[in-house]
Amino acid sequence: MARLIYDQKRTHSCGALNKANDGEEVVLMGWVQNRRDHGGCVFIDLRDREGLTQIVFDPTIDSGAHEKAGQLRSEWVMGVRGKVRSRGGNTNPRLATGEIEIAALDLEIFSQAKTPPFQIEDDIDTSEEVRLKYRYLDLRRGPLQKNLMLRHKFNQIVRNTLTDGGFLELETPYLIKSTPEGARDYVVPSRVHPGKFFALPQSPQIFKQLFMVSGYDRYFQIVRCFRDEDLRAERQPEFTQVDLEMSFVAPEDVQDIVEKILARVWKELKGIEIPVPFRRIPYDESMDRYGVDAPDLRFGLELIGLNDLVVESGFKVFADVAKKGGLVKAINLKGCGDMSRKDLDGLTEFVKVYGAKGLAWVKVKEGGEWQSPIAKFFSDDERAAIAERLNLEVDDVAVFVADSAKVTNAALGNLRKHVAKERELYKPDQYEFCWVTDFPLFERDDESGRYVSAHHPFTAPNPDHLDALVDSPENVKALAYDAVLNGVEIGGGSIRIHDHDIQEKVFRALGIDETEADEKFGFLLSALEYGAPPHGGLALGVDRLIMLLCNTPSIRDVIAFPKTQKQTDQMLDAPSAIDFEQMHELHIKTAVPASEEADTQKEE
RNA sequence: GGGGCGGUAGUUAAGUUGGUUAUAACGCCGGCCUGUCACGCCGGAGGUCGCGGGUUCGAGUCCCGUCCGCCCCGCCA
Repeated sequence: MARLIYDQKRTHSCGALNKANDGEEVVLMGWVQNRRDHGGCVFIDLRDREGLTQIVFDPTIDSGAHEKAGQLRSEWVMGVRGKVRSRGGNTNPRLATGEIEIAALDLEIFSQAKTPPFQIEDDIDTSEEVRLKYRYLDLRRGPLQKNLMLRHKFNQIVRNTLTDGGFLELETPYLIKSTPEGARDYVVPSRVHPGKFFALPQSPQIFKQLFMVSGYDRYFQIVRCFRDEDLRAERQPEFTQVDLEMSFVAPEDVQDIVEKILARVWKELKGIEIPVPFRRIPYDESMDRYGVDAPDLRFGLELIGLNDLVVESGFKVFADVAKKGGLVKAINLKGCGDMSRKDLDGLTEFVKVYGAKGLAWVKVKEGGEWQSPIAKFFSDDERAAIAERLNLEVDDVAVFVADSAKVTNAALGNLRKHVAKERELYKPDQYEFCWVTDFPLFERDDESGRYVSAHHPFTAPNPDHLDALVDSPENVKALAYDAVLNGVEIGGGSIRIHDHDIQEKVFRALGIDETEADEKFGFLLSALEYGAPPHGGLALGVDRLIMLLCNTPSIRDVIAFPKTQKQTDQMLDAPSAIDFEQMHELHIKTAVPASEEADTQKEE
C-alpha cells in the first residue's frame, strides 16, 4: 500500500472539490469533523481550513479501509485516497462540497486525538476561559479561522497598496528606552547593565521620524506595540498597527493614502465601495455635536446645547451649571416615546457611569404636552424655546445632562451610541468613515493642572497658532487627525514638528525643561538640527479594523493568542515566576515576599 | 484603584424556604444499524458544586474571605 504524504501527495483541500471533479482520484488530508457509522457504510466529514468533504468507506469497495474507518473518532488526523463521485440526488446543499463525496480506497491514520474539551464547531457557547486555555483547539473552529484568514488578506492589501505607493517596509527595534510619558511601559531588565531596563515600544513613533530625517521617505511597518494598561473588549496589551510616515506632505497627503488602503480593503474583503475622500469633522464640532472625538455618523441623535435658554430659567440645576461655565445639553431621542419609566431609569444609571449626577427627561405627548419631572420648573415660553431648538414633536423623548463640559459630553455622547445600538438605528453592514481634524495640541491634566500633549509631544502645531504657544497653549490646534469608523477610532496621526526651535517651545509649554528634554529625546532634538524634512504620518489599529470587518465585539476573536482581561495567557500560564538564578543574573529583587512566590508556584 | 455579572459532570445549563442517592441536554464509552450529513435505536460511565473558613443536627443553597473569567469607569502621550 502506498504511503500517503511520502508516496502520494495531497491533491486538494477539503473545500475544493465539486461536480466537475467527478471520477477523479484524489488524496485529501485533514481532521475528522464527524463520524456516522451505519454498520454498512461509514461516513466521515473531513475538515481542513478550507472546508468539509464527505468521505464514504464502503465495505464493498475496500473492506480494509472500511474496517479501519470504524476506529476513527472526532479530531483524529487522517489522509485518504479515493474517487470523487457525484452524490446524485443525495446532495447536501449546506456544504460547499455537498454535490460530491469521496469513495475511499485507502485510509491512513496520522494521529489519534483525545476527546476535546469542547466541540470543534462554528457555534459553541463554551466559556472563553476554557477556549483560551485550549486556544489551539479554539483556533480550529471556523469563525476564528475565517477571522485570521481575513487578517492575512488585510495585511496583504496593506503591503501591496503601500508598496505600490512607493513605501518601504522597514523594521524598528523592540528593545528601546523607557519614557514616563503616555502609557505605562513594559520593561525588560538588562543582564549586562545591572539595574537598567529596556522598554518595549508603545509605538515606533520616534524611529519612523528618524527614518524621515535619514531620507527613507515613505516608510511603513505592520508592527506590534506594547502598552501596560488595563484591558477592554477592544484593547490588548500587545496590539498591531499599520505604522506609516511620509516626508514633504500635508495632512491630506497622509489621509489620501489611508483612504486608498481602506477603500481597497473594503472593496476586496467586503465587496463594498466606500466613498472617498472621507468627511472631515473638526474636533470642536465633533465634541459639540456628538460629545466624543470619535463620532458615529450612522445615525442622528445629535447633542444640542441649551446654556443660553436655561441660564435665566427657574430650574436652578440647569441655570447654575450654565452660570458656572458648565454645559447643559440635550438629545432628542426621536420617536422613542415608547420608552418606559424603567428604560429611562436605565439610561440614568448609564450616564452616572460617566460622572453625571442624573438625567432629566421629557416625553412629548399629544398637543406638545410635556410629561416630565422638570416641566414645572420652566415657563411656557422657556418650554417652547427648548422644544423648538430640539425640534420636539409628539412621541419624542428628550434627555438632558447638566454638568461640566467634560461630563456632559461624555455622558450624552456615550448615551447617544448606546441608544442607537439598543434601538438598532443602523444596519449591520453600514460603514461611515470620517476624519476628525484640528485636535487641540494640549490638554489640561486634571490632577497636576499642567498641560499635557493631547496626541504626543512631536505633533506639529497649526502654523497659524504659533504665537499662542507661549501665552495661551490651550488655544493651539494641532495638525493632528484621527480616522474614525462607526464611532471607533481606527487610526490617528499628525504632521510632526521638523523644526528644532518649535520642538523646544512645545517642550517648554509641556513643562519639560532643556535638561529633561535632552535626557529623554536628545537624539531626536539633535536629529532635527541636521536637516529634517517636513514629515507626517499615521498609525492604523489593525486589531480594531479586523474586528469591524469581522463584525465581532471582542478583540480576542481577531488575535490568534490573546491575553485575558487581567493580562494573563491562560494557555501558557504566563506571566510566571522565574527561578532565583535567573533573577539574580538580571539583578532583580522582587517586591513580593519570597514565601508568597513559593506559594504561587506550589499551586501550579 | 472602583462598579457590575458569572464559576455545579468533558461542555452548557437547572437546582425551590437549608433536608433522601445533585438533574437535563450535548459530548464520551459499548452494542445494533446499507445512504447518513444535528443520523437513528438500546445500554453505560462520568461530580473536590472554583478554593478556604464559618453558621447549622444538616450547606450547591446562608455568612466572611479569596482566586479565576467577562463587561464597564478610571487609565490607554
